[in-house]
Amino acid sequence: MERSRPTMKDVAIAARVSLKTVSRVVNGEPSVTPDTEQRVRDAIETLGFLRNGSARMLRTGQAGTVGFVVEDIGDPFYSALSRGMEQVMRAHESLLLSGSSEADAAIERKLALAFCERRVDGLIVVPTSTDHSYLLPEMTAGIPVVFADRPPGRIDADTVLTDNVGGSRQATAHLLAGGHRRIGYLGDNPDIFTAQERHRGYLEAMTSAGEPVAEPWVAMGSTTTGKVRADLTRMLAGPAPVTALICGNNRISVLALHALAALDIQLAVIGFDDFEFADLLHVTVVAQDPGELGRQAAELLFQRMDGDSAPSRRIVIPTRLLPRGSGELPPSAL
Amino acid sequence: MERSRPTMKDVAIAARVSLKTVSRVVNGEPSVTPDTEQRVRDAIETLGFLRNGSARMLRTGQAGTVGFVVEDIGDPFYSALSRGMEQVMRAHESLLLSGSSEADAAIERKLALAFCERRVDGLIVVPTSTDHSYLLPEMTAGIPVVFADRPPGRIDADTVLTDNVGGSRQATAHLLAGGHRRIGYLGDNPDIFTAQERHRGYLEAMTSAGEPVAEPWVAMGSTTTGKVRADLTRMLAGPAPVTALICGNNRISVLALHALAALDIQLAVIGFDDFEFADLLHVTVVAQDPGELGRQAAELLFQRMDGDSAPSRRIVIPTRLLPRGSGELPPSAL
DNA sequence: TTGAAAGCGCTAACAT
DNA sequence: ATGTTAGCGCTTTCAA
Repeated sequence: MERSRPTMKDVAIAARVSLKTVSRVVNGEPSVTPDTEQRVRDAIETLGFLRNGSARMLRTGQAGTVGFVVEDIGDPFYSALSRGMEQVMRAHESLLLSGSSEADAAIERKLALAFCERRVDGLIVVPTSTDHSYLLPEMTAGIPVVFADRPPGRIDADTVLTDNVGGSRQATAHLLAGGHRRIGYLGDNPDIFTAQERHRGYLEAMTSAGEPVAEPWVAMGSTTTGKVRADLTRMLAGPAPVTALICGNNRISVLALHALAALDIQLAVIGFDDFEFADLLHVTVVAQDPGELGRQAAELLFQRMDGDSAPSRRIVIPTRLLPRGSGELPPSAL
Repeated sequence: MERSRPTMKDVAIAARVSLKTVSRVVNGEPSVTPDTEQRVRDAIETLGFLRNGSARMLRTGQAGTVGFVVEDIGDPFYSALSRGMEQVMRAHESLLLSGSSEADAAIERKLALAFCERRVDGLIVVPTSTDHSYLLPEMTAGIPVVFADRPPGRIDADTVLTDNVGGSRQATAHLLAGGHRRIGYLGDNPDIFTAQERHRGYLEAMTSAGEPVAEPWVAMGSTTTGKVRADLTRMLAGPAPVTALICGNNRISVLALHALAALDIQLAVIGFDDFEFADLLHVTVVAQDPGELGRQAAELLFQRMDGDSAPSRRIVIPTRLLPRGSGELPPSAL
């Protein structure tokens, strides 16, 4: 049943023209008589011809494809980022080759190199690995690389980041302005870049407001139900219990909200990262803009692909505080 | 700065062997002396050689790539589906070329054909268009196509679907078993396949239980805040107000929950589709398994790519009812 | 075990 | 306006 695919040559024979004329029609080059053009188009239609992209690419060196390596494309944050990229790519008639690294440095590397082997025109990476020197030969060979959400390791390259420090500072300042002084911080694993930055923003805001931070108020690596519950208990025990809480990412926000509900405790809460239904739950958050992260990364990439060879750039996307109730509870209400 | 990329020929010269020997090493073919192999590997390392995938593909006809056309990769449901596919693809050493159609039939077509032009080994499509005859030449030429989540239009092809009718029937039966008789249904736009199916499941369950369905209880196209609110008001007005509600998808569930909260009305509620934090909100849902949908679609595709040419198959993935409270409210409590 | 030659399907450069 | 030739970088086939 499986007819072998017609090539330009087959079309040329069917239309009684030369191969090059078919190529002209397919590529919309001028200087083809309407009459011949029609003959060629008919032949294309009849045979069901579709140009072979690999052959074309081998000749032109242009893939019309961008590679995207991310931790998990199923994560809403990254799929929103991916969507932002796609908007820009569509405008540039480029397609997306994507793969999830599953937070495994070896997979990240494998994917990135597989994309380079396919000669993508550019690469956008949400890094998991801390050493990207493996990309140096590719970058030298002319494949531009932009890092998104986290900075690269051991190489210098374009990077687009969320203002993690600023967002966290903003959340802390908001709670301080609301009259809170004993503010707890529940962070992600401290070897994650964004976790460090957000933690730092909290500390900076407290310090610059002249507020002390007691040791039991801060817990990093609160990524399980048990750990969150224990950390909260510790924050609330003793003579100086916290009256407010900042959660370092949306997974932690959910765990903390669950735990607070289970323990029947009221606290002012601000989460870093917006999440679906946070509005329904009246949770105040510092929202990132993953779509914008993706758009900016893609824009920058296309600039590089267009030959911009200025020194590497770092773009920082601001966050927005969305007050919804949970972050506006006064300390007196608790 | 931009050195042109080394080819196998360059490597061959540097290692003082023939081009074919380099090819053998790169492809792990046997019958190469350890000594020569080492020389070649050294040259590859030194030059930073990376095989050109297009050239390879042009020769072999194997892309090692699968195309994926979806409505919106940023939608959590589809990104979960995509992740399921990816698991299978990783096992088969294949990469994913993906694109969002934005529910536009023209974009869907353009993306699918762009993938075919790149000679993907197979195609997975979440259809938006209702006419997929444009894929016939490609399928004839040997590119297997599997449709996911919705069936294709005007062609016969492999399809993997959720049991929409069954899930909806299950939700209705659950409410009936809980003592409800006046059950409302808030559905999506009726020209969407899944919306029709779910609506049908509801009607079937009511009918087979011998329960009448009053006209104001059913509303399709409830996709905006205003429409949902109006539909709910209508369901609750009159002599026979509903005591329970089924929401046709998770977007509608959220709108309905918002509206019910705003109107300060209590109803038993079951949503079709699980959503993040539905557990936190105690919302009973009929959960689909998008990951499984993706895995099955990919498995089926790989079978076809491996030469399976049996008649086209239709796989139906069952749903699961997750009782969390909102669907277990007895009518007497309202 | 290794190499030489041909050619995959297309486009670029150069005729006509 | 159309055609001819060469060659992109690799794998396949065949020979040494």
